[in-house]
Parts: sequence; structure tokens; C-alpha cells
Amino acid sequence: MAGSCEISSLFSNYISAMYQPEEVPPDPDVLTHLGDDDNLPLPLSNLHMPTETTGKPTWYGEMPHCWSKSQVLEWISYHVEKNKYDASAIDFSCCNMDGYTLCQYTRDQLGLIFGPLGDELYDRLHEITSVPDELAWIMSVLRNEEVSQESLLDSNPLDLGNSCSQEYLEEMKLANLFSQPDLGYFSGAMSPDSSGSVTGTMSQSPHSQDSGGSDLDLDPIDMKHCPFSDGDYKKDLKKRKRGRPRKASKENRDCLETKKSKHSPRGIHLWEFIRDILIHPEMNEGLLKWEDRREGIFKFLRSEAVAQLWGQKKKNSSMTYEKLSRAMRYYYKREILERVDGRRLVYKFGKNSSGWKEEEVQERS
DNA sequence: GTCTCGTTTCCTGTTT
DNA sequence: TAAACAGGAAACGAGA
Repeated sequence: MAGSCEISSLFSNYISAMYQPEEVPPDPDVLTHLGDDDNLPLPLSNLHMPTETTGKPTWYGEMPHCWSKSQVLEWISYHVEKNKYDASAIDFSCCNMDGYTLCQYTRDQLGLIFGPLGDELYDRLHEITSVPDELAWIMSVLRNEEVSQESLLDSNPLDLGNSCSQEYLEEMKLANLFSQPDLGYFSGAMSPDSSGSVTGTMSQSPHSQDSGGSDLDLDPIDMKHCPFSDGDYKKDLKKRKRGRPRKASKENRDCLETKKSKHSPRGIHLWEFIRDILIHPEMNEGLLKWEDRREGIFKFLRSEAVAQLWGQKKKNSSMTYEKLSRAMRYYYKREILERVDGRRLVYKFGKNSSGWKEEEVQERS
């Protein structure tokens, strides 16, 4: 449990460091009458207050397992107020617990402590803690990389694989692949299910012309393990042909096969990935936002960051918003998405998409 | 082996 | 002028 706590903490810190959301959750109103209780470990007047710097409650964005006692109280206070619940019916001496303890309680136990509010608290708690696969995966990315919080905060916001980056950076330098300008930034994240196998590659700027100048479209990292890699990779910067370059021949691919699992399932579709981020706002700080939930209209707030996450998901560190958006545009034809004219970074779910409507989300949970 | 699907990559041109 | 959008073309890997 300590592990998951650390991960979720990492996640929230990572998100906080990475994004500065345009929107904040509704500020919990000031709770004026929670009743007097000498057993309270902290003055209630402070519990529900948003943090000074962010304007958000302190529990927001953190996994419940990691909440401190004060955050637990703050969260309970928030729901007391939200549900207009009579706080005098609550034995606040039982609230002196941290998030981990809170998460251990069953519905019945919460019902005993909080009465009718217990059900509500239980549901809300499990809403937060039931992390969808895709977001759990995002966390696992961080876990696999064993990213320190310090390095997260120090890192380039889009450098998702910073712990690996330095190592690979050194390797890349050795391979003389960084001697050319404009090769873009570096991202060496390990794939979540690679069991430590290296899939780190060099990211390229969206418009770099050298991303596929050769017919052998190999990852530089992988290339250095191949006997035919001589460091002259991308020497030839001649204008490339249209379309995606051919991948390596089978012979050359065998060289790469040691790096990648032979059978990786296709997994979820891009639009589902986007949808899942959207329908879990507690995990989506500043990536995407609903413009009109009823209509299914949403907007990319951090387009490149979403692209990076998608790239990580697909073990493709060179994913960019430009490429992601091309895939999004293919959905127009299939009516999974609809055009929203005149608005940048704005898309709308079409009639062939599903699972994003509030009713559907509620049904699934 | 072939085909389809869902992308991915790159490109040129247009719009904001 | 840059960023985003649009869509053609070609390629890829996975699965049927």
C-alpha cells in the first residue's frame, strides 16, 4: 500500500508540476457550524479552506490513501457541507484518521460513524480511488521509472521519462547522435509493461525533417545495438518521400525484437483514451476539459502533453499533437468525432462514440 | 498469405 | 509568423 501511496503522490505532484489548470474545482464553502468537539485534532475553521496558493482544497488531486488527518477532515467537512448534513450527528472523535485508515473502512463502518452520510462518503471515496486502467497505467509509468519527486519538479514538464533520460542521453552522446542541432528533446521513458526493457527513444520536434530520412526508421537507441549502426544515422538529410517510411527489414527487425514484446495487444483506441481522461476530472488536471459536456464538446488544454501520454501508451515516444490530431481527424469520417468549426483544439464526440455521456458514466460505475 | 482496421508518419496547403 | 487544421499518401502491426 505504501507503494501505491507513493505512486499516487508522485502522480499528483507530477501533474501539479506539469500542469497549471485553467480551472479549479469548486471551492468548498466555509463551514460555519460543525459543532464543538474537543477531540478534534485540528481547528475546523481551517479544514475545508482551499490552500492559499492554489485555491483548491488540499485533498484535491491527491489519492485518498495519502491524505493526512487534516485532509481527511477537510474532505469530510466538504461533504458535510455539500450534502447539508447535520454535523452534530457525527462523532468527530472518530474522524481522527489518515487517508489510509479511511480507505480501509467498509460502507457499513462508515455508516456507523457518519450515519446517512456514510454511504455518500463511501461512494465518493471509491469514485476517486477506482482509477481507470488508462490512468492506472499513467501511474505505472511513473512507478516503473522510479521517478523522484524532486526530479519531477525539476524536469521539463513534458519530459516524461526523465529518470531514464540522463542515462540514455549519455548513451546517445556516445553514439554521436546528439551532435546535430534541432533533433528535439529527449524522452527515454520505459514502457509500463516492458519489465525493464528499453524502449526509450529520441523524440523529435513535430516538424523536424530528419525524423525519417532513412528507410530504416529505427529508434536511435535500438540502432546502436545493431551491427549496421555506425553513428552516421540521419547523415542524409535529403528531402524525404511522402508517406511513412518503410520500417526495417525483417533481418533488422530481429535486432529490435529483443527490445519489444512479440505480441502486444492493440489496446484501446485513441478516442477511448481521450474519453477516459475526460470522464475522470479528478485525475485530469489541465490536460483536457469539457466545453459542453452534454454535447460532448471538449478541448485540449495541453495538447502536446496528451500526445506524449498517448505516445507513452503506445510505446512511441515521438508522438506529437500533430500526429495525434491526424488520427483524430480520421474519426470524422467514421463519425466517432464531429468537426467543431472555427475553434482550435476543440473536438466533439460523434454519434458513433460512447461512454462519455454522464448517464453512461454513471451506469458504468 | 491476404485483407482489414486503426493508427502513424510525413507532406503540402490553408486558416486562425 | 507560428500554430493548428485539413486531408492525401503510404506504411505499419495486429488480428481475422
